[in-house]
Amino acid sequence: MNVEQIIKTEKKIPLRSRTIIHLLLVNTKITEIMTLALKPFGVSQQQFNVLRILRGQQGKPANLSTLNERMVTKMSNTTRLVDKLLAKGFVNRAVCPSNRRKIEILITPTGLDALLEMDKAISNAEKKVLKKMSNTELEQFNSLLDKF
Amino acid sequence: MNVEQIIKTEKKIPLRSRTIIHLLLVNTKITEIMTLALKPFGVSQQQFNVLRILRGQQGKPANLSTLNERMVTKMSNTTRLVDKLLAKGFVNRAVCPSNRRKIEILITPTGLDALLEMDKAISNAEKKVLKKMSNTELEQFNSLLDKF
DNA sequence: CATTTACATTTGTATATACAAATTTTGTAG
DNA sequence: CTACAAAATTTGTATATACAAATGTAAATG
Repeated sequence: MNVEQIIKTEKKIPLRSRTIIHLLLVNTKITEIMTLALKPFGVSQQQFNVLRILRGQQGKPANLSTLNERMVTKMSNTTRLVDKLLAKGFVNRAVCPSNRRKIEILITPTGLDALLEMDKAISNAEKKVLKKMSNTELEQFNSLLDKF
Repeated sequence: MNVEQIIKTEKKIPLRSRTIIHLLLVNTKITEIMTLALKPFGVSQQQFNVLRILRGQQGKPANLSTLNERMVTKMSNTTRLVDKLLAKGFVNRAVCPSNRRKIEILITPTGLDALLEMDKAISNAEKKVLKKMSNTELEQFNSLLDKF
């Protein structure tokens, strides 16, 4: 990926600005690829993320604030996001009996099955995106990301 | 930035997945900070980006497809984005006399003045975001980003 | 020169996201 | 027990983004 070529500039970009732009460009590319990988399943990245969190609960229901806490990209509207998953039959929703303010959300067997397929697609997409990077480089990259 | 802590998981995340998540988290953080920096000026990151492209034209007008080509994050609706800048008096818009399909967009003196202020705010935000990184690390980071 | 094809922009529509206000339920202080 | 504050979710609204179709203009073709 050549930054200057992509944004079609001949100017020398200051290192800090270039770094930020570079990162945004990479992020855009990754998002595009991931969105494409999930397209056959009709779910967004956020929805996929929520399904994974729910699976991680291992049978234990999660409420909306827990989901929101654990999401990679927080969005203000977990209610409507779960609506979508509910419509697809991937989750169940019920009022928590011990605290009726809370909503318990559980992944369904259908959701789990679909999620397994999505995992494969995402894993392939990840491999594709990171194909030029060695393990050492990945480690190095993660260390640098930690500095943000 | 500790990935596992932020998304509140105890599980070991595979290196590739972790890298992607890490990048998304950093991107979210940067976007938040940049959005905040631009808030006083009432422009979005995309609008700021367009203003910078227009300044780079040095008096030469740009048409919509040029803008779209050079934008860091392409969006399908440059028309409506320019509408916003027009409403703020930051740009002028006119039909190209030699080819009436094209629209010529120019940054106004008001736009240039405002842009100078935005530059300062963005530059500060960049410094803040990258404060833990040395020059060498920035170079190293850019090299790794090139592998995407 | 009429017709088709390509180009540049605009518009429509559906969905996504951000932010604030409203609703429902719970806990607590007097 | 009543009033009040806090918690958890929902709803409303404005704006952003993605994608497809429509519009207007120019160039190419026969």
